[in-house]
Amino acid sequence: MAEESYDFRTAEPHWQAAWSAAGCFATHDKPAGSKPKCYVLEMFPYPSGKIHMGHVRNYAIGDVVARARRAQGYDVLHPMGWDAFGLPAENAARERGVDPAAWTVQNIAAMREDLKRVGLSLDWSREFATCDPDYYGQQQKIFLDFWRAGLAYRRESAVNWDPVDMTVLANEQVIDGRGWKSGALVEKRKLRQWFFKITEFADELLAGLDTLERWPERVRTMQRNWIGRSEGANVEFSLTAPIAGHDTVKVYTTRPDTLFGVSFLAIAPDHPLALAVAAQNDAASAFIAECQSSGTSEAAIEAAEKRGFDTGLRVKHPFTEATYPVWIANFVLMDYGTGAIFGCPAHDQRDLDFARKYQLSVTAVVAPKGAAAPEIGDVALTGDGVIINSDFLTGLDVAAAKRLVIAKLEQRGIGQGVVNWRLRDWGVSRQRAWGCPIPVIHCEICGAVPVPERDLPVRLPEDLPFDRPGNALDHHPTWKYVNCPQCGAPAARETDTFDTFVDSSWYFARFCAPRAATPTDIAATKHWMPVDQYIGGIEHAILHLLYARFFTRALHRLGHVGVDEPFAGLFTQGMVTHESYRTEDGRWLYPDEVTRHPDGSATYQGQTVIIGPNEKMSKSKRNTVDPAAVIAQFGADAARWFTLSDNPPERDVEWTEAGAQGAFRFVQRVYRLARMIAAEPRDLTALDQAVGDARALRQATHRAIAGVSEAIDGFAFNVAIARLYELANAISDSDGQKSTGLGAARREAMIALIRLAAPIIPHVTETAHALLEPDAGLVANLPWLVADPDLVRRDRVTIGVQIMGKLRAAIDLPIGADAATATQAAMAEPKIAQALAGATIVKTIHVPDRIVNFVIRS
RNA sequence: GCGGGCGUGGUGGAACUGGUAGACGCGCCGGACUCAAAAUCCGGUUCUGGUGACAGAGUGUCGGUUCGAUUCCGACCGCCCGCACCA
Repeated sequence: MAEESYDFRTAEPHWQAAWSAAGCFATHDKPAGSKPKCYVLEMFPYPSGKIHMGHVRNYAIGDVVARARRAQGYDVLHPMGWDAFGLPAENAARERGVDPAAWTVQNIAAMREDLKRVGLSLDWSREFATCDPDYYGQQQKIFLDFWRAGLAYRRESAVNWDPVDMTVLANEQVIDGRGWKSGALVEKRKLRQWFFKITEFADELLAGLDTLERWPERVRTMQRNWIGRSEGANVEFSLTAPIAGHDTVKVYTTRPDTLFGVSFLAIAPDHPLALAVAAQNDAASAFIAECQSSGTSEAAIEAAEKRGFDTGLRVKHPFTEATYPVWIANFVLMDYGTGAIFGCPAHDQRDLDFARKYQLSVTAVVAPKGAAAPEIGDVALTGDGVIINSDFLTGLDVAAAKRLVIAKLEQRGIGQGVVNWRLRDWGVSRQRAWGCPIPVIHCEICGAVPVPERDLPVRLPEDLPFDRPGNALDHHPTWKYVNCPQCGAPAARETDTFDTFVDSSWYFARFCAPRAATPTDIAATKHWMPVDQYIGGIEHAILHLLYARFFTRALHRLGHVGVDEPFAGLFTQGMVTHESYRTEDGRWLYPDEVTRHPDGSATYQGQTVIIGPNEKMSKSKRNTVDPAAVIAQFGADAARWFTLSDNPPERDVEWTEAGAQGAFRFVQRVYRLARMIAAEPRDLTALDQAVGDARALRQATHRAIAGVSEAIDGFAFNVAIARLYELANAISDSDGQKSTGLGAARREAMIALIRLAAPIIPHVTETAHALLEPDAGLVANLPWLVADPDLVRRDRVTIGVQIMGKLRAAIDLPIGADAATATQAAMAEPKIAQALAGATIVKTIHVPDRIVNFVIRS
């Protein structure tokens, strides 16, 4: 009957309007009242134009946390905004001639509508986009502060250059070393670019990880490895014959103890010495040019075949008379250490591979403890051991040898112990038009001059010319031509814009006071920061999170915020995946174009469809499911319920139609149960008078309260949902039971189900609650339920009985039964008694409330 | 290549700090209601053998520690994420 079913199509907009009218989720910049604060933030989205299932999942997770914290008595800040600069808008402008600003604004409007239909507990009054001049103008102020403080500087750095399109490519636009559009081999080209001095904070960023107790351990490990603190030594090798003013080569090594195992030196292709060699050697020059064509990404360089070029130069060993060749190698990076290494093939796998390839000598200088000098085959010996064949180091262990060799090098003035970092300064210049302009004016007389604050923001022009490749901002006919603010001479604006990671490195601080006339309102950030719970994809484990941590420390130093760490708690969720489908001729198909058959096969208009594996939803493979369509069909509650119910949120989830239907059925069931109970005559029995089945139901209710609360606190939403199903099943099972107080217990259980489920399915629970408690107001404003420990506690437990670790029986015991009681009960079991007869009990293991195990000998 | 993670029934997954593996959902099978279907409700569902209240096997593979391992250790296989220009 239609009147009995829950109509989400009218209920969802109704409750969304009711929350908005009641101002449930609005917050203040400053402390209001005595509630503790809680800042819940999900990574803000790029406005692609449509929300996808990953967004629904991300924001559903955050919304459960935000709603639960609100109910638990916190003043919750839960804002939303847009990471609105970036390449897609520029690509759209080039491909379709649209204005990137208009395109972005349109996308934001569409996504905002989609998001609002999800029913999130957001404070929309704080919304902003990073492409708002108000926001990026404040960002320009921050940059000028950084510059003044010595945290921003300019130097040369390589970019991927597409020689056909005459444009700089992002790493993702380089495919197998070629430009994605032109197909031309990509070159490395040096440009003068802006950098942020993140390395100045390297030790702080490393040490700070230890304080982030509510971060996943794996993210902290990844950041630790990324920062990559290493202790080693710089060692100077003198050239046997100077070249172009160079008479030494300085190498960095983490294994100075293996100095006597050296077999060659290797330098980066862009090392000054390599360039000096190339100037007089065409073959060297050609080799370097080849190395330049690999693209700048580390993955590309590392995956490439290790290759080298013998320069013919030789260096002398610092402690012996021996000399060694100097090679140029494509795997040595100029930016790490000194851009030069010494190769010790016996104890470094990459050096060994290189030595075998080019038939270089291999000398073992470390022997495993208690073993003779090792034979080196194709596997390097990288473990600890005792130094051999190494003059004054012979006989020492690795650590002692490191200390001694460093001391000797320092004594002779040809080396020193150094701490080195893998972390490099952050290059923030991008040759893109759709980004935040870097507020600098280049004057021939004064050099790089900051744009005066009164002239901020430096706005993007509204008529960017995308009719040719390259940086549209640079091509604009008038924008860059200005006079120098210092001397008044004709000058030109910087036409590079900021990396979009800059935009997302401080937006969380801006949310605390989004309309402030300064980048942040220090009082507001002191109140709200740090973010108590940050939620986003694991793909941001390193870069975004590290940049944001750096920014926060820098902003703290400059007085813009009051904390060092931006995110006290971090949760990283998995992706939403779906099967992909393609026709036999290789065309990708959308899921709703495909007809699935009971035997598992699929067809499209009668043709056979090839079913691909579960993969991250992506437009190119068309394996996307449009949340707007799902919400239209099943409602926002069902969509939220399903994305959280199926598996742990940190893992990938596969979207299935069946799962969505299951979620829809549960939403309907909550409503049906509420109607049923609302229709029952009111049972006025006091709850503590409930006995028998009624008391059992009350126990189920309070165990659900405890279980759901614990699961939500631990981000185990799938477990919370399993507990809610159990409670719903308990309510159904109590139908027709008769004990005293049952009616009251059923009502209590139903209200608990509603209020515990409310953070996940906020709309239907409002409707259901209004049926039962019409005068109680919005569930969104009610406090969280607290379990009665007397009802949660169990008084009996069933434990296993094992013989030799194999389960043979189960016994029922009072909670906390002692060893004697448990053992006696176990031995009374016929099967156990039988097994023990004629055997000697060697040992009895009793773990209270868990297990009894007999170790026997027969 | 380097760094990080994941792997449990037909399926998504649960299992407290090493203690009865498979909670809960989906699917499937059977039943009730219905003229019928949908919806809903009830029961069953790890595998193998057996009529059975029984026996054996079982958490990617191989091995180890332990009275006892999904959980801890080692090697391997497969999949996923990241790589700002790794010593």
